[in-house]
Amino acid sequence: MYFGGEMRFETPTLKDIAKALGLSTSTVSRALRDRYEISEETKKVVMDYANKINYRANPIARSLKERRSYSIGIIVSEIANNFFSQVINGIESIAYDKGYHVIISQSHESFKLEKLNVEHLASRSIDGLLISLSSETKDISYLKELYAKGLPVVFFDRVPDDFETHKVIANNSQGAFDATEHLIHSGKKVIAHLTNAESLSNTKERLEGYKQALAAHAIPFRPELVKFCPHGGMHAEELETAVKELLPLKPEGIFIANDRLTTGYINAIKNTNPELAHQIEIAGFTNSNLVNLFSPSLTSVKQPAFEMGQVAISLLIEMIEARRPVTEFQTRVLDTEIVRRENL
Amino acid sequence: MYFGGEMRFETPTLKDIAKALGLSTSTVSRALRDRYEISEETKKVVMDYANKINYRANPIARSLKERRSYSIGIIVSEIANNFFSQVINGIESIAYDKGYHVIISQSHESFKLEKLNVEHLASRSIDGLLISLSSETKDISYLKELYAKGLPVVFFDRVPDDFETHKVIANNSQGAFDATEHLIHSGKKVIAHLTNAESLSNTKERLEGYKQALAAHAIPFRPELVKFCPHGGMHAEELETAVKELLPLKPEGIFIANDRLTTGYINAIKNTNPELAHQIEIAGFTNSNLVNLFSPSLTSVKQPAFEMGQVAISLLIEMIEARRPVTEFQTRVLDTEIVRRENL
DNA sequence: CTGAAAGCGCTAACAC
DNA sequence: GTGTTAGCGCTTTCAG
Repeated sequence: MYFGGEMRFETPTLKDIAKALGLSTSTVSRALRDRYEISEETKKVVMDYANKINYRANPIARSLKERRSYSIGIIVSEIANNFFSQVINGIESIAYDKGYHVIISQSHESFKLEKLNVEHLASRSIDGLLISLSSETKDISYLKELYAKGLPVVFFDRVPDDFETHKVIANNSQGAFDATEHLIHSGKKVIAHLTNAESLSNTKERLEGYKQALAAHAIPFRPELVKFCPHGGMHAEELETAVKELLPLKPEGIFIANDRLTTGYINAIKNTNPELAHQIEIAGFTNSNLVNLFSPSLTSVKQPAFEMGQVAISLLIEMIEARRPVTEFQTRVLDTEIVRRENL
Repeated sequence: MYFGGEMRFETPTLKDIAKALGLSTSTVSRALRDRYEISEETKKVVMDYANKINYRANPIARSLKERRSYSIGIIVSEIANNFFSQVINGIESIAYDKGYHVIISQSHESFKLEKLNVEHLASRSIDGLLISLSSETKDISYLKELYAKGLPVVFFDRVPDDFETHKVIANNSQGAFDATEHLIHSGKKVIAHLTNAESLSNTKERLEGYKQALAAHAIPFRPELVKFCPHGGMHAEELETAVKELLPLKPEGIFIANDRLTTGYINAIKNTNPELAHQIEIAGFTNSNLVNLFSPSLTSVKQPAFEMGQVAISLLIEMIEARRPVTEFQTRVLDTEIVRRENL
């Protein structure tokens, strides 16, 4: 049944069609792409024959010739994260229609892997890159180089501030404000904040929103209530340490900055201090569609992930297909949505 | 800053190196690949210069020439599913080391999308394909054609029975047996079974395990207690209908066959009959690492997803690199793991 | 040990 | 309208 081994497929080529029809390859090529120079009859003959033998243009050859691949690269920290998989779905929903294919790579929150993957993608002639930075990433010079060489890049979610290009983010400070204020409204005064690596753009924005909410309600900001996890909670220890340091401060509520940390926190507190799990009220960023199954329950801030993906890919395709250098860049900020849940 | 538009990158080529060093491209090519014919000194000169100018071979050109791409395609129903993202991580963990890159595509449980994506990947010269069938897929003739043309294919998780190649699956009947027996051991007699499309291999195997457990404890099998969801729970209605039909039968326990259905069921029951949510004991297949946060809690059967990915990619690479047609095929069955949780 | 030349499948001047 | 030709960047005979 399987005749693999050294043998590879033998797919028909332009030449085969040309030979069979007594035409030149260029005519066939043009006919297949419906160019105006070719007569209707020839087109019909060629198309029909191509269909008959189930001809498919070799995209590799086409890429080599045209110096573009009609594929775009995506880098996220991990696809197992609901936020990112929703973004990817948004990207795909548009990319397909526009004739682009999508290649997904994971950085697993590692700078090294991120760089490796980006460079691999770039060498595979992707036409553009959509990237959310890893929590380890501080040096983006490798991206700047590729960008300077002509690779269109659009950032989303975790964006650098010293890089002039399109960016797509959620309204993080607003989301954080809402979440923190929700805790305040339910009567909490000591509100902790558990968050990602300090260097990330969205960490800063969410911290800002947290501070603003405290300020708006005349609650003094206490830095010791803020705990950063440099690896975004990928390492269990950083989370455990954070929780261990937080508990003695007797927080009444906690605002958590992302998916992985939210679930990680609940896990940690249930394992170490189950009696506290239901006492410390939680509000957190998460795009999990399972939040309402959680116990303890939590108030969640959801990012418009699908739409973020759509906006990002649209901007990227615009850049790719621009006939002249792009000089005006946008930072699109999309609103988050808060779902308030009772503290059960 | 960004000089894109019509301009594309100018990456150094073999020719550039050759010209700069006064060598021929063939010598440079051989030197870079460390061939024995080339003298050590020439190699060194070439390597050093290549490093200096940060030369990267153009994989597109290489693919065109060698008729292979060192990339393998993966098709899963959705990456947002923990099981699949873990499988993908397992695949990547090996693929990278062996010099292969991985292209992920989602079928979203649609046969049409599955076929489209597979054919797209095939036309992009993937060297092999790893696939878990969509719940809609019944006709695999399109895969047989590609396979016959020489595309190595390894199935995992959801496998066809009339296709001779390597397959990697979990011990589904055992997992189902364990889950069902757990419910029996906690005193349940009326045990429902909520599962995926009837045509899928793992649906059949899990149903089998469920039946065996009932039989082993002299509980008669009642077909009306088994509900299939042809779209694997992608459509909310099919799940709601199933639950609605099940409840009048007063199940005391329910064995659920996959991730999406498990979470979907809990959602549905909480929304429609919250008082029942904690009465009907749940045991289900899931690879979510959040199960222990769920309320109601459930006993879970976990598949060795990461390992399944590793085994599958290893078998695939074996096929790809085989110097002669492969004639002996394996079906590897990996054990599941049950985590018993009290019904709270 | 190194070079010249052909060719992978396709597109695009440039002829006619 | 259609054909001829060159060439994208690489690997690989085949000569030397």
